[in-house]
Amino acid sequence: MRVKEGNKEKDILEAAIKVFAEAGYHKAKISKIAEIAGVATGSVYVYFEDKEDILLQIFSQIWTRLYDELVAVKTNSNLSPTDKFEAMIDLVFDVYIENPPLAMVFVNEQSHLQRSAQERFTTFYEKFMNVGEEIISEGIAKGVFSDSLDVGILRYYLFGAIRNLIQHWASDPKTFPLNKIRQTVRYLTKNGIKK
Amino acid sequence: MRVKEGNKEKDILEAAIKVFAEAGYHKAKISKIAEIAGVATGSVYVYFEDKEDILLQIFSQIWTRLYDELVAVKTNSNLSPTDKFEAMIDLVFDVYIENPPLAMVFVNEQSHLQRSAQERFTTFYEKFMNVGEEIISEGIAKGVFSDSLDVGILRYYLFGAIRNLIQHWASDPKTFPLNKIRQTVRYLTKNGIKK
Amino acid sequence: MRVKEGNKEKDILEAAIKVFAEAGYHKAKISKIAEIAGVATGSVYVYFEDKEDILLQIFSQIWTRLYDELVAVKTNSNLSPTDKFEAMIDLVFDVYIENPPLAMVFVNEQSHLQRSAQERFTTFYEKFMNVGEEIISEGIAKGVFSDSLDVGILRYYLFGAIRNLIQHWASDPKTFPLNKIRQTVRYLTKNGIKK
Amino acid sequence: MRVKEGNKEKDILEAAIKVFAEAGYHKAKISKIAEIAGVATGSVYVYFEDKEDILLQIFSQIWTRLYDELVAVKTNSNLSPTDKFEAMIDLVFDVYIENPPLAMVFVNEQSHLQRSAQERFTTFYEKFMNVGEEIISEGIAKGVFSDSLDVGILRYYLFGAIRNLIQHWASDPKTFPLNKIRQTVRYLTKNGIKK
DNA sequence: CATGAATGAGACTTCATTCAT
DNA sequence: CATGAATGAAGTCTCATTCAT
Repeated sequence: MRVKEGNKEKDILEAAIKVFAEAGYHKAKISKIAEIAGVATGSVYVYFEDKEDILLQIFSQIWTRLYDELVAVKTNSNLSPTDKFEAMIDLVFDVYIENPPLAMVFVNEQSHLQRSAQERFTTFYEKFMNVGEEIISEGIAKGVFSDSLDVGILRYYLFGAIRNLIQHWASDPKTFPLNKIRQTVRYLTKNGIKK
Repeated sequence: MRVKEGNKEKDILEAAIKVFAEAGYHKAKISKIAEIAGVATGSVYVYFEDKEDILLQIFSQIWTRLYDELVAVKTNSNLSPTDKFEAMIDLVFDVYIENPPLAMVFVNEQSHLQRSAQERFTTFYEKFMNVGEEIISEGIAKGVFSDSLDVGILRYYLFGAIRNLIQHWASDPKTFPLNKIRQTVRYLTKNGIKK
Repeated sequence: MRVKEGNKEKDILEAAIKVFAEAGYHKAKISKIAEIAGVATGSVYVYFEDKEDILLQIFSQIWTRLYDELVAVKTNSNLSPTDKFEAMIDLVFDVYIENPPLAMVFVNEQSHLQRSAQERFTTFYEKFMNVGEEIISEGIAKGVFSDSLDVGILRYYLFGAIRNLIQHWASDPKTFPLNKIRQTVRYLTKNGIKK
Repeated sequence: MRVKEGNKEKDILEAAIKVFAEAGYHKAKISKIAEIAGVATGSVYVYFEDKEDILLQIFSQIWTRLYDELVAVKTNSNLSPTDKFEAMIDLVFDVYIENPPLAMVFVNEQSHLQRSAQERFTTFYEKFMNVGEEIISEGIAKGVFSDSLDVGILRYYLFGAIRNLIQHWASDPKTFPLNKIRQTVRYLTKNGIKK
């Protein structure tokens, strides 16, 4: 049997995701996070600098994973630019299918971090975005994607669209199944709305 | 009796937009809003229920304007579905070109309202969205837009994309000029990324 | 037709009795009193010094009436000491039968005035009490009432008993009819509990 | 961990009695209570829900003590109905002889609690009163007390009389010594005013 | 490392009172 | 006299953070 030693940090992080998702960052109480994590309030400060640091770690975790997987996609020589593009979209969706509360935190609290921890936040955010840009640029270079669009803009366009859809899905999962959303995103992104 | 001089309600609303944009809703202080508006702290409560009510009025104002203008677009029989669609996108951009801090508040604090004042918020949000959906549906019916996409999903897709772009533009207006963003959004939405 | 001129002071006083009775002095709002009185908030300050002054006027009014009537009783040579004593008790009850909300204010807010406006309050309170004491002393002198009791204490005893009963009656008039209460007070005061 | 030193809860309660007695419930400041108790303002909220809860605990404490002692009196088979009745009166006086500020709070702030925390308040108030009623009923059954009086009314009569006397004594202890008051109450209650 | 009692700064909100009209 | 918009002082309560054990 695995002893629960050394997992407190993870426990707190998971509890925080739950509490942030339900209450929002500002209304979330450290004491509630500690309670759910099964530790004392003070213990939270053994593992994290302060409340914001918890949020930062959550985002760091997500982005690191997204980044690693996106790099794997990008460097996979078996995939066409279109395949890579689709894999990129899938990546983002997959993270949230596994953990809907995480999706809530991700989409809702981003702006807080951008304001308060801009530098630390931007670092991993940009790293992911840059790889995405490279994938798209590669497609343009190979003549698969239109060269009349600005990749810098495209990345925010795409990410915002997905973020908003995930937010709606996370708050009301029944109206649109995630697979339907994913298909529509693929279609729209590739073809636009024109017949 | 002491008669309203000027328009204190409007002054407070404008001050609030400024303060919310700079500090974010939660860190914004009522006393600061009052100071900028040039009124006493207590006067804020003559015109607004509480802090949240101020935010709600800001959103209500934006959405009401967007809704009214979108209805005008929709009922304008001189416009083709594509024209209407483009006009809809322009509409959203125009609001923020006029008032960048308003853009910040609009994109950053939406999730707060959705959580705390869901019902009141959803009302005007949905009204706008429904008209947008009708414009798109009209285009599909006329065979201009693809019938293989879900309009319900499309609206969140499109709105999320625009929202995210505006957020980036508002926080860093120099990297991408708003007109370039607008053109890219039009292009992507209509044609997707494929060559 | 009588014009409503010159009655604003009375209107405010009556409204105040209603509001003080329902909400208690501290939670009563001047604006609410003004609203019920049918005047503007500011007009309250035309007729009264401040909030406390309103309460003081209410008490002053009650005590003045009680005092005048008690003096009439005392100086009525047709009445025996026992008659006078009973008339005194009836006096107090009669005020509240006519106006239950007044009873609530009278019994609940007395301690506030004693603390804040001791001097002004004590004046009319003592005036009434002194006449009461004289009636009792007269009964003692005539050998009708026991001479082994302290009249100074008796008056607080009696007044407290009545006050508490009226308070219960005012907050829940159905359990004990006021006449039953009055009879019991007469019986107890005269005979005590012994068989 | 930081362990409770001394008894902060008790310190706060005692400080509150002092402050409530001097300033009255509504003008009492939490910060003042904390200062006197020697704790930080926020610590008050570690031990009590809110300001009203402090008052409620004070009353709860008094009533619980009174109730327990009254039950002991009632079940003491060595005492006659008259003894029990006198012991009941003594009980109430004894509480206040020990702690005059407590008397002030008890008599002055009762009506506030009855309005705001009616249910919780009524519970322990009624418990005491019911035992008192039983003692009196026992005396009636044994033919010692008059059967022509309503015990329900008697209890409010008696309690009101004592309350008012204690209030006067607490605010001005020199005019009537408490023992003199107590004797008069006994006399009046048993014999009434008749010679 | 772990604890959780204790802290105290901070901000929203209330509302009696004022005063320009 | 009458008004009611405007004021601003004041105080409750919250909760992230600390630290003695």
